Amino acid sequence: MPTAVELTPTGRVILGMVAYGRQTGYEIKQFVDKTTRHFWAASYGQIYPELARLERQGLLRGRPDPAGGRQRTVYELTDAGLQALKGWLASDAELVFELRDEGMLKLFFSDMGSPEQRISNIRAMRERHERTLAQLCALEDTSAHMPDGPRLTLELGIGLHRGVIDWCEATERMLAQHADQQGNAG
Amino acid sequence: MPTAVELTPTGRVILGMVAYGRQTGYEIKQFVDKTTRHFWAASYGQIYPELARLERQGLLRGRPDPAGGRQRTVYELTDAGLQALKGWLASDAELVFELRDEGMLKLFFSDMGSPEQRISNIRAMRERHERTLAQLCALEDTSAHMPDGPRLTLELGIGLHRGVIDWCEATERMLAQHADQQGNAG
DNA sequence: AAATGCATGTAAGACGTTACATGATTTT
DNA sequence: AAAATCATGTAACGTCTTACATGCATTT
Repeated sequence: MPTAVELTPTGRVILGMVAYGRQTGYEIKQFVDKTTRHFWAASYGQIYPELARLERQGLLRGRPDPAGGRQRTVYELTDAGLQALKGWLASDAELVFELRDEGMLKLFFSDMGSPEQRISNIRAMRERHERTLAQLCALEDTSAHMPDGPRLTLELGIGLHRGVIDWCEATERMLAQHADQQGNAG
Repeated sequence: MPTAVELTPTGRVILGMVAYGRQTGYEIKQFVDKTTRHFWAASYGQIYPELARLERQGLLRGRPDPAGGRQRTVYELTDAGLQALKGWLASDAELVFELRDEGMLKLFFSDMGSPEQRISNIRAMRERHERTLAQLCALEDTSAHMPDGPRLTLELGIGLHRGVIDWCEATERMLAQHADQQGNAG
């Protein structure tokens, strides 16, 4: 049994996307932006070099397939590529989980600002998550055509952002009330 | 009115931490790991060079203050540094929000694996979030001594991870039941 | 004719982690 | 005596974003 192939972070999403039928770098990018972007993004600057590398590794096979006079390379998984994908899905290595939330950081340091600023920061966080939620909900309408995996991540994403929005609403109310009491007392 | 100072991502957390009374790179790192790490991490490899840069920018003032024979540099905010921090807190620029969740990515592609793998992946996600939640809850016991900002982010973090855990539990149950029905029918 | 979409790619730079190196002090 | 903690720092590497460049096809 050969040593398991180590996939780079971007390699994982690309291999999966090819397995899900995306054939070109362009298609992969479109689909990533539509579906996984909220929890796993990828840019052209990563995708194209990584496609080439995965081909050199023997995990993908690329074939020129111009549409009209337009250059185009379609990719498919090799046997090794399918194995690598399944190996990653089956592995129990520690899962990457990284969150970087500037709204939370501002909230953390909000004691250095005014109470009004704290509230408006929470409002900005809420509006941000509301925009994301709207995008996810728009996607939900078409989720009947999606496989179970994508449907489940969409559900989880919606629940996640909804949870933050609820917390923001409740906290905005609480802080506003607190401010009222201060105001009335003074 | 001078142009607002542009803070690097790590610069923001450092300035805030110094404003909150952390005086050395070492102290900043300890406190980041204890408090903001779940939504904003920082490593020594970032902190020390950034401290030097912030000093060159005139936002921090460093002063050697050896404890015994042990080298030590304590930092404090300059007026410009306090202004830069407050400027950032007051700005309404788009908030950085980045999530990178390998568990969700695996779930997304879980149609390439078995139903059992999907369930065990969700279990792994849940266990991961349970570990984080435990750390946050341990912190909660001492939150009485914390300012409002840190207390609020702690609450939000707890709610966030609890939400994901709940979703995982419910989905694990649903998928297990689904598997049972398939099993009984066959 | 212009704008949008399809399609590929690179270069520069920003950002971050890991691993390593050093050495004093305090605790066990 | 050993281990843990305090304390600072760098070098190498991995990763990612942004901006740019190119050019054909389709839609307006």
